[in-house]
Amino acid sequence: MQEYQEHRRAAPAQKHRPLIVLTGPTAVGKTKLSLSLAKAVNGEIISADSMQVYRGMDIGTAKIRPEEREGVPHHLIDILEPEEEFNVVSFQKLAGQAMEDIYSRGKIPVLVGGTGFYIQAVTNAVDFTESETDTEYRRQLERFAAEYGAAALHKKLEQADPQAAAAIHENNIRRTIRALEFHRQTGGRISEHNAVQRSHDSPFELYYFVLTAPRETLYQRINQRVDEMLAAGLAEEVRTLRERGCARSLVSMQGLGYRELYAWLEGELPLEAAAEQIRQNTRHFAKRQLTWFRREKQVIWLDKSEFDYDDGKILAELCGRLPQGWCVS
RNA sequence: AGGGGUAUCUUCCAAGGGUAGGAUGCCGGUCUCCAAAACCGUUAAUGAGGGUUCGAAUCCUUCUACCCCUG
Repeated sequence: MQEYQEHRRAAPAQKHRPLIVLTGPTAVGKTKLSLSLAKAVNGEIISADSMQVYRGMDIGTAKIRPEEREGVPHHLIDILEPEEEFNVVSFQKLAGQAMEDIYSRGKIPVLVGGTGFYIQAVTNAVDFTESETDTEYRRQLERFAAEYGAAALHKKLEQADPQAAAAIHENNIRRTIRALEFHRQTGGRISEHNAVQRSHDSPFELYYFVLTAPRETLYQRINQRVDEMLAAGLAEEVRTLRERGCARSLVSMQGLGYRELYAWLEGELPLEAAAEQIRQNTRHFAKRQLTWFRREKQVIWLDKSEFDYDDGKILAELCGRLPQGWCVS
């Protein structure tokens, strides 16, 4: 094992193309820092954000406006209508294309965003297998679960893939369905597939930075940002989407802020209650993000409190961590 | 000042004198095709002091805090 790692390290690094990731919990300040980082390495930004891909969802996703981009090219923002589906596989494909594009210009891609799963799909080049999603089969299983219960559905998985069944809680219908779908499409077991995928290393010369801050600070920033979003007209943004016909069940309408205000527009709760839910759900989300990043290997944590919350100091640290020559300015 | 009422996890609500329980929050975790999603777990309380009783959140009593009514 030791030898193997030594060997890998000694292997020619030029085969691995450079990739920088800048992520962290929501509202920690990624966007602002990403601009100076991208400029420092003469890179281009690829948004790793499951919601910023949607046009017309600007306020609630804290999207950077074109005039704020300071000339840094941004990819994968505003590429879909809110009615369209989006998922990791699509993201992986599009991000891959954007990266080729950026490499062809001799520049470094900087993945910036808070969707850990999407980042992982790129940094680890996860193979999601060729097969397309089988919507029909998924619906069928959903109906089955609704009728006979989650436990009955889970029983099916025990037959097909006992390992996966052991790993997936029976209440987690969504993942149970995915495992069953995988089995039906490939005849194999997703548990084995995942184990293989987990084992391989990143094909990139990867620098994976996680920006963070003490929990209290983070929560304060979240609460404050939600208020700012509301003041900036988030409710109107959601109303517009709803009135143009966006259904509640859309993936885009599951976004933080959108879901809660949609419920408010439906008259299900008062505005202040919706606002409080947005704050709380966002705090929960930040916590889940941190849990995700803790699991990821080879991440470099940067706690803002250790740099006096000074982006200049943090940038200096970032450049210090990168190989010589990456930071050009 | 007098009269009445209420005190149980962060909060809300349970527990006919017999193992203090649930929801929520907090915290932690899972995750390889909806991931801003979906799901799981842990923790935590009888306001304080006396008394009755084999045994008290529960009955009695004093104190404290809060609420209501009267002046």
